[in-house]
Amino acid sequence: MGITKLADLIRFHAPDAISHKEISDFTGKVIALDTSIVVNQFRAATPTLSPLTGLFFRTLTFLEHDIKPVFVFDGKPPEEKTAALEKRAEAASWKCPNLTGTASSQTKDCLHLLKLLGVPFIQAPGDAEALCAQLVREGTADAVASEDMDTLPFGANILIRQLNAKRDSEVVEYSLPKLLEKLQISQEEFVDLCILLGCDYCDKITGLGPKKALTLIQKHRTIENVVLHINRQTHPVPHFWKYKEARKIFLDAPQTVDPKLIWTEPDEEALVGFLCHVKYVKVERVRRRMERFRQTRESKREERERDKAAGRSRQTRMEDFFRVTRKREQPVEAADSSSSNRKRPKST
DNA sequence: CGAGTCC
DNA sequence: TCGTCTGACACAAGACTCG
DNA sequence: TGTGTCAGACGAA
Repeated sequence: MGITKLADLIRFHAPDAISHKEISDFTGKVIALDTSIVVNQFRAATPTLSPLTGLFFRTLTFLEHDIKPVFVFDGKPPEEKTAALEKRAEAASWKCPNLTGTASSQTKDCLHLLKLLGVPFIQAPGDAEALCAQLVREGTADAVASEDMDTLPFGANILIRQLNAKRDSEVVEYSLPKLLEKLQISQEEFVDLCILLGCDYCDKITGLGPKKALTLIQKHRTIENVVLHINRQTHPVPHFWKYKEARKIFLDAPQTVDPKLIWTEPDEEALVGFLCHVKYVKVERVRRRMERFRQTRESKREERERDKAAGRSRQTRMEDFFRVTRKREQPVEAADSSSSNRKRPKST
């Protein structure tokens, strides 16, 4: 999967690259999402029901916060990844969908749903994570939301985890520039570090964990030099180690036409027709959620109008304010300016 | 809020 | 001997609604 | 299916 040990490494060696926020801090931002990750989350959480409803609810929550999501779909995974995929598919008798490039019915349903929601989606040539990162690099998106850490070696400046629709969700933001500065390594060296930590694209050197790998990279800067300085007897290099290919996958940007992303109003009637008629979701649920969606949006719009009328003298950006005040451990009780507030003290 | 339900 | 890596294991993973 | 914790093994001072 992703580089699991990377999260621990960052937490320990570069905690300044991590900041805790909440959903409302991302108002107005364009967020790229790996669709397969999201759908798999819903499938894992509720195996008996369709992940479409989860996608429906969560996307509406994003839109309520004026977050502009763009969903990226996996293309054909690179050759190097098939080994990891086969190993994973072997454990679970679940078919790997996109080895052939044919879109599964699940994927088509997701595409249809997103179209009805008025949310743009992109087909990645290869790994969705790679394209998500590329969107951030070229400025098309502001951040990528994923549970998978390997968007960072792909070059996404900002990674957001735990971005869900829970009311009191703690969102975790990883800053790649801060991380590189703290670790005192370049992006290329960071990619080598991630390869040493263990990624999907090639083997790793057994016996080298996070601590040693970081130290070695900081000292010798490249995998080639690291290999020269370690004990080859105790830490044998894998046979036919394809680390160069893995490095290339991380560093080479996927070729893509820079897409025009357009968000339109959700088509409620079509959504009811699709979710309720075809997917047998309770009509009441969809209607009620759409009602809440419109209501939330209206109040936000009114709030914005009021702020605009109040003048620009108080135009200090909310996110900047939070960024300064928010500390790591204790989430600061935000300034409740007015109206609807569901903030709750943790202990009563 | 917590337990139950969604499909 | 300590620090570090590995492997085995338990566990939870979404979002809404009603009481 | 991934993640956190805890047992133990092994290499590095």
